[in-house]
Amino acid sequence: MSSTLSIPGESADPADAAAAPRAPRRARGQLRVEALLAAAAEVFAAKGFDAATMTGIAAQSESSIGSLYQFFRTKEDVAEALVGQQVDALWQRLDGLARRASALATPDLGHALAVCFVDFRADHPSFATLVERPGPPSPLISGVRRGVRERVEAILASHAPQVDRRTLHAMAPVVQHVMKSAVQLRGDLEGAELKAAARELEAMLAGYLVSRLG
Amino acid sequence: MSSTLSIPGESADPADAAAAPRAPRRARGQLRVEALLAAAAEVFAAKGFDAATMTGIAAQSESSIGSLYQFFRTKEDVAEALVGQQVDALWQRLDGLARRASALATPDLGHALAVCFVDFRADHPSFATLVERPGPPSPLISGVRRGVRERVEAILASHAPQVDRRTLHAMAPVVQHVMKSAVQLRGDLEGAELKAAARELEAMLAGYLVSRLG
Amino acid sequence: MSSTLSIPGESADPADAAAAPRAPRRARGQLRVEALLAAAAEVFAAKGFDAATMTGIAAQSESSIGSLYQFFRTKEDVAEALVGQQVDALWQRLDGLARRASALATPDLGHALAVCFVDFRADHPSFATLVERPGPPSPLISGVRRGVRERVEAILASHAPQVDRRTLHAMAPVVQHVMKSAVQLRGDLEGAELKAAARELEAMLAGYLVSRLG
Amino acid sequence: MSSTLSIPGESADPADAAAAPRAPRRARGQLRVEALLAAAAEVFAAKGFDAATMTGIAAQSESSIGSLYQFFRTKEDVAEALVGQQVDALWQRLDGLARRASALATPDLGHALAVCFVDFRADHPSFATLVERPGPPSPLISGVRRGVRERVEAILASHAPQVDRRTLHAMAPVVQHVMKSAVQLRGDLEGAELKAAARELEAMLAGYLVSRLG
DNA sequence: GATGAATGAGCTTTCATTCAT
DNA sequence: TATGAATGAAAGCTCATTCAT
Repeated sequence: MSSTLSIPGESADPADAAAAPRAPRRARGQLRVEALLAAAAEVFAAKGFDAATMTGIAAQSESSIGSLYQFFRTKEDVAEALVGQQVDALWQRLDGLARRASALATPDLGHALAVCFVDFRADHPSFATLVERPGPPSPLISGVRRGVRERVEAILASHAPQVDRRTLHAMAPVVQHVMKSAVQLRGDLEGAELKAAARELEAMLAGYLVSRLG
Repeated sequence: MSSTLSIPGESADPADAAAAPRAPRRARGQLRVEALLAAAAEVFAAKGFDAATMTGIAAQSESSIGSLYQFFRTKEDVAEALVGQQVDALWQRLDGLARRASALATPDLGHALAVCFVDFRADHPSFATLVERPGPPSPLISGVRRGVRERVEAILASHAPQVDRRTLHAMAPVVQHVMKSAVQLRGDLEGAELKAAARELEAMLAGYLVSRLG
Repeated sequence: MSSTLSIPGESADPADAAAAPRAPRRARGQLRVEALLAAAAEVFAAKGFDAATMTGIAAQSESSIGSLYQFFRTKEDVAEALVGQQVDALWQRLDGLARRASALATPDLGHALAVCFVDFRADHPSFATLVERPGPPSPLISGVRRGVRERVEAILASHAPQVDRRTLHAMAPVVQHVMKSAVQLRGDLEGAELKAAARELEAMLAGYLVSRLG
Repeated sequence: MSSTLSIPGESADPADAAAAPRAPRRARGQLRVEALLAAAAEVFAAKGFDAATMTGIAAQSESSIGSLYQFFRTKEDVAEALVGQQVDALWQRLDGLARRASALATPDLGHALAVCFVDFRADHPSFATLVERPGPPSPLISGVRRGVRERVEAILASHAPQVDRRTLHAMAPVVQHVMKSAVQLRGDLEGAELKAAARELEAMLAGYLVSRLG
């Protein structure tokens, strides 16, 4: 999601950029941004958006506060850039699943969906914090929520092309929320209880998908 | 509700204990506490816990900041008192449903559950914000989450006493999260889309309950 | 030092007061004031003037903040009343010593002085806190410091009437500070070290007094 | 005096450690810290620790409140840094006196000691306020008090190496308090009275030292 | 470009004092 | 009279953001 970052001098032609004398500087900047976003992800995940501080993010990435502001104009910007980056990864996973969806049995589709979301949130614990943060959602956040719905709908459509699109459109948000539940169960329960509940959740989803998608 | 206001234990030093606010002893104080909590509910719902300010809460209730601190030691305390008050109301609704559960057809139970939660959250929009706020949950919050699970399990048990308790125990958190989803749908969608999605969600729940509770 | 308290209706004739219907009320007020001042003494001694709170003083005496302000107009007033009360006690002890001074051997006078001050400060630990508090001293405080000097001088004069008054006048503040040192040693040292140092201090004082008073 | 500024240990979470102010790394910061401590010394001396305000200290040094907190975490910290700085100066003076002590006649030692303390306190009027402030002493404060005793003892030992060390150990706190008295006389008296009393105090000390150190 | 320093509005909280019942 | 409630100025402190080197 480099497009969400304001790094000037981004060249369209990589060969061009490599030859330019400013290439090393640009490369260093890229690394800095990566490190800063990684640090931001950790801090946001640990404390939430409001309690996270710009100073803390800079410290976590062993940079100075000045460096942080060199790349991001506000704390909002940091969060948006981070979500943008994570969303790219999520789209990849969901699009990958969409391609495999037609080859799966319906109950397995439910399992695959759950795995997909649970793994993603495990890899990006700050994602939920940022996307579900209180207050009116930014356009990016609204877009993410809509994008998830659309992609879930696309997965369903790929798996069951014969089903009425209107039905799939209504199903998508339900499936989306079941995915969220699958993730959140992991925060509420543990051990055997978690295992049992997760099995129930998948059973519920599988039953639902079978009843609707045949 | 006075039980939700911190009544300090006997401190070693009465001069220190004096700093701790006490439950109101006069009618005026009762009214003030009611007003403060109502104001806090509005502000928390609108901005979330972190972005809410004590000054804002006091202003919303047309009290002085000093009055707010007369009855609540910290912002934390305000949130806990508010959650405590709301939880009492939630327990009443759930216990009421438990009493009616045996008389309902299984699909109607799903509907009744959804209505119960959706109505409650509509009446108390700050509840979700406070209960799901980031950071490690306080004992009260953990207790609330556990309490919901237990009461959902009790409702299921009342409705289907013949079912293995272990099964109900695994089902409860799943149903709990479906309830949460029912609420959250209202934040994501609107109009016809919301209606269709809600119907799907209830269908999923009804199918699940029927399959498990017979 | 009841004269420093603003208790209206103070009658000059006790018989008269006893006969009056308001006697019980007055008696209750007296008790209240005693209790409040005792509480204030504890709190001031424990935390110092600034860190002590009116609420804390009221709580310590199991009264309400309103009661406290019924008898004292400000926190300053409480401190002044307390010092006034304690100073009365100090004057009694010093005047008593002045009467015995002529009968004592000079080294014993030093010991008696030290005992007098150490005992007094042990009985009234808030006295030092209030009298030595930073900032410009109030007239009362200045008066106390002067009064101690005068009384020490009077003790010396009673013990050694033949000595030039000018000399005694110069000695008094020195003796006064040795007394203060005797008290403060108890805060710095303990056990055998304290004992040894206290013996040295008395030796120094005795030597000094003998050299000056013969 | 960077040693007096808190250098935080490696915290588990760098994002949290970031909140801790660091010693200045730039010349500008050094100057600012000097100015802040000088301002703090003035304000503490004038009002005492409790009544001094961080806002007042910042204003006195013509800095913003933010700059003050850039270098000091709390008001406590400011006081400790200031005392640390002053104590370094005191140690220098006392160690210098220790080196000269063997060359002085015993009565002159008393005078030199008095001059040393009186001058130091005149140069650093906030020192007494901070070191003798009510409440339980911090480790630094306790260390200062102990350090003074030890250095006084060292001075005595340097002057009179033949005297039993145990005796010197008992004398040190007494001499320490006489020094304090020498300083405090200046707050109680003035003009001719002060002069006379100071002469008496030195006489007492000289007599004491001669009697003990021969 | 990188970094530490500077800024100040605004936050939570305290407390002496006054009111009202 | 006795007491809890009310008030608000002011304190300590934080932190997003901007500056200057």
